[in-house]
Amino acid sequence: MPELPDVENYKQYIDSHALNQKIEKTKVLNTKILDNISKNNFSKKLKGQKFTETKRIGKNLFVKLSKKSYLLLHFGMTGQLEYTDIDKKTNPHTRVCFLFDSGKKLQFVIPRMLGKATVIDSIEKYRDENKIGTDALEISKKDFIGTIENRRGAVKSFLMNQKYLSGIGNIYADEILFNAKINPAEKIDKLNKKDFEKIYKNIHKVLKRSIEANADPAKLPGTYLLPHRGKGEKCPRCKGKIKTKKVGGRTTYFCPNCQPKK
DNA sequence: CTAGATGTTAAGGT
DNA sequence: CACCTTAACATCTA
Repeated sequence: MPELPDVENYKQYIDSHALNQKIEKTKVLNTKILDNISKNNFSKKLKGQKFTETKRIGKNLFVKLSKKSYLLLHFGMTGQLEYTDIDKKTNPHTRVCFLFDSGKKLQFVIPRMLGKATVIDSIEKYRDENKIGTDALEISKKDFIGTIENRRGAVKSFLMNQKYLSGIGNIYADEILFNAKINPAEKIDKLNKKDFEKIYKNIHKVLKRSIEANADPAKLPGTYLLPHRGKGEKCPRCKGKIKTKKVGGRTTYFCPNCQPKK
């Protein structure tokens, strides 16, 4: 479930397991997820290197290699990492596998293939080319408001647009707007400064709390929407019915009573 | 069997 | 011309 909290979780996973081990071999089991790089070139750039540190921007994870380059991982909708013994049977959906000299391996598993891996020289250049906006936890209140007040369309669509603010996807956009008591389909031009401030505050509250919960909705407080994200569930606040609706092409869960339209 | 699923993006519209 | 919306992508599961 890779939105910002999930990717942060994978960052910590690499930090605590996969750093500073020499990569003996990189297996590319499916080239479709390689972005702008050939299988051979990808493997060659990783051979003999170590992961030295990690940096996350939005849903993108940059893993620094011992030389001046980075491995970029994007998890798409279904990506995961699995760090295991080298002998352990490879997951059928593993697309790339890094074999370490420590006897361990790191598998990049993506069942639905929407995700990518590549090696890049500059994070700044990659950000520029791929239009990755400021991380949702890094943006200042001033910049957030300065950006949102000039946008149009549904407020949820804005939150999910990685160009302006990166890291928020379908699920957490719903959670943030539920906490802010704002209707996901509300047009931005109907909102005022107070609303923007409320959204900003709840972006931080929800994302930080979700990182603490290891991006596991079941570990979130019962007052959150995520544990009740299902058909016919009750709103934890007013006990009314949670409704669904398409906003920006994605299924949206919200409480019409707590999040009324203006 | 069909519909929908956490993300991104090309293509078309405003 | 920059922004906004929608459909399509590959595969699995309810």
